[in-house]
Amino acid sequence: MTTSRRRIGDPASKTRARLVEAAEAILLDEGYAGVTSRRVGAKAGLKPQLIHYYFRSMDDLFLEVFRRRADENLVRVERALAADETLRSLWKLNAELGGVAFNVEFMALANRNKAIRAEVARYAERYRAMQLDALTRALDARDDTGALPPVVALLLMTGLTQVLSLERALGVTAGHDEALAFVARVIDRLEPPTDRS
Amino acid sequence: MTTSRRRIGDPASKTRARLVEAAEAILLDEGYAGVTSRRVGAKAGLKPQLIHYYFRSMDDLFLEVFRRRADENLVRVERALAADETLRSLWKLNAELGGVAFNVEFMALANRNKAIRAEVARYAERYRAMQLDALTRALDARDDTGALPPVVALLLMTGLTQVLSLERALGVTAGHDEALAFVARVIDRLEPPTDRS
DNA sequence: GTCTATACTTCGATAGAC
DNA sequence: GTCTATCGAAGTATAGAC
Repeated sequence: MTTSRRRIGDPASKTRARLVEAAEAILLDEGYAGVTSRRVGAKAGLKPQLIHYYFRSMDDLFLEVFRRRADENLVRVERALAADETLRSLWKLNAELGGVAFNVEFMALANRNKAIRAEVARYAERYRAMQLDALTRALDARDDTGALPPVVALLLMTGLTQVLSLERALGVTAGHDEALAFVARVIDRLEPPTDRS
Repeated sequence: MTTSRRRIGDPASKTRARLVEAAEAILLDEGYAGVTSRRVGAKAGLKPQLIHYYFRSMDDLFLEVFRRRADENLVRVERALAADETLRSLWKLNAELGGVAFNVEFMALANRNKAIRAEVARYAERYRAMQLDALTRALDARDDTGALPPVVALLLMTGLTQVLSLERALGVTAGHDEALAFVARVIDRLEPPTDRS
């Protein structure tokens, strides 16, 4: 039961990183089904066999693609929140967070791969916790949490930004402007704008 | 340029319906990449070649799978709303609407196939319009639309149910109970419960 | 309408030389 | 660490008999 005695390359390898990048690029504009060893190899300008040298399987490669982006994201958000922990920047952070295609592909992958599902869940929890922390502080400062608990506000916000991005990707934008205006209104009420032109 | 002179089978065929059902089943528990002519054939207990007799391509089959379910859904919702057009039933309808896997798979497919994207968008618009109609009436009756326009309420509701289902599929449920309680509270305020135990 | 037969492509993965 | 060579499985699609 030595579950494969194949040699596996150095995780810090530069070649490996190129493969992961190529895989992400293909994932984004062709979907996960387009991510094959041969195409990733071609995109990276490397032999497809190298993928099997650096990764035990294609699912392993997917896992790495996800981790890479997830880690970047967490760092980015953490930094942004450390610098400016307001409702306004919190919203902006979420609204900007494009990558709809990325999320959709990995939700699809999560539906059929245990390891990927676990990784996505772990990321979702960490991301959620970070945001909840910031949102709670931002709301506490306003003392306005009576009817709407921070967790619920966060879920509403997350849901809204997700629906807006998904629909935008489809070309459906009915009500989007109203929704954005509504959010701006709510934020302005809780955090009166100073003097931004 | 006679774009293929292949014979194509009767759209009303029972065999064809079986293929579509089999394809949906596979899509749901293995993802779209698992839907291949051979596997669909096997699942339906038919020869894989029949797929190419009834469908011009695999994408055509996907389109049919989507249409089938979308139509069923629209009819179901229309019926439910005709019978009971209240906030409470509107919410219940959305919260129940499982099929996360289905939606995710087709969003992924939409990202790389124009015909499917158009079909998904068309469905999203029709579904949205139906709900907006019902929600507007339900809210108008309460005269409580001051700060929150119906479209925005609908986007918030849609987003919330989507996030809740996606997270539940991942096993992440932090804040879900609070969110459900919040919604119940809002609805109870707008539509005081009569005497349901 | 369904079958057999088959052409052709692409896939993941491995072995072993260099 | 990267290469060549290759296996075997699986994919879409078509032609033509029945």
